[in-house]
Amino acid sequence: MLFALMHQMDGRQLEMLIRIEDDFDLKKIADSGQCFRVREFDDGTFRFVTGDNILYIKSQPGKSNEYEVSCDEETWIGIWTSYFDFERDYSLIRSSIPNSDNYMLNAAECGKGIRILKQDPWEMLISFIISQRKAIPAIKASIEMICERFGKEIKTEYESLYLFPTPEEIAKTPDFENLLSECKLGYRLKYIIEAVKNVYYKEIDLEGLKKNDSMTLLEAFKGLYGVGEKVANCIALFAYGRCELAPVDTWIKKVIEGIYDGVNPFTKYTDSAGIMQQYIFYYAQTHKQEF
DNA sequence: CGCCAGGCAAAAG
DNA sequence: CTTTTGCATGGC
Repeated sequence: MLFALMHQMDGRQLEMLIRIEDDFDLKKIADSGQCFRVREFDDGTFRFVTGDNILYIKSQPGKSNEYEVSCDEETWIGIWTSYFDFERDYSLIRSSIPNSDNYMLNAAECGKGIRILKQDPWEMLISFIISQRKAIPAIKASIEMICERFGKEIKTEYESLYLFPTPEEIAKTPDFENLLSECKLGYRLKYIIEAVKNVYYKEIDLEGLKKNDSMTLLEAFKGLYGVGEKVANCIALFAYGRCELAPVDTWIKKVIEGIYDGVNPFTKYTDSAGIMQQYIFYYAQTHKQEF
């Protein structure tokens, strides 16, 4: 067990205390480039959303592996354990990196605490179509504009926020193409409109694909307009938990060429290639001056 | 002004 | 089949 439930707290919105035994760093996860709607509050509380589930989570001062969370035990076990990938032992995975791969060892030490989030497939499809040739702050801005225009508004004790809209919520909005065109999507607008229709009219079954092998999964997404090799890999990794896949983007390309002499280092990390990829992506993001 | 950002489809070779 | 080109927008 990589986490332990502790006592219920009485009469507060953060109602449960938990201990997390494995690698877990909220700030690094939020900055890891896989999620675009995590919010950090001034007091160090982080907010995550998936579907219509909202979690507020805060590290306990002085006790680095204890966290206050806003959900009950059932929701933690049913939703967030899977979301944060707590069935996987990241500490063990890091220890599997051989001494011969010094760059990977450094990247993993730097990115220690990152986890591969199991996010909503529909949200990942739209988010990573938007991501192509866009800076991360601009990706976040576009996604937020979509949520504001089509998503359900939720008021919590902390804030008011919009959920990521379902395909139905977008497709059933009269003249939804025009509202989407306000979201700074640029040339990706036509890809997003097609993706809404593809999912709404069930030309692709995002739930059903969970039972398919990764190759079939990739091919299904690459068949969509605006989804190529890289975006398909991101969806498979960040929505379907396919950790054997390592998306190759411009940053990873630079590392493969500059550090690994053109040889992809991820393929030898059979079942954890995607985790290694995230360590290196995070390492590159936080050491931009070295490129 | 130029250059690039978690790439891709379409055109050209 | 492989390589090149155009693409919206914003930040630096």
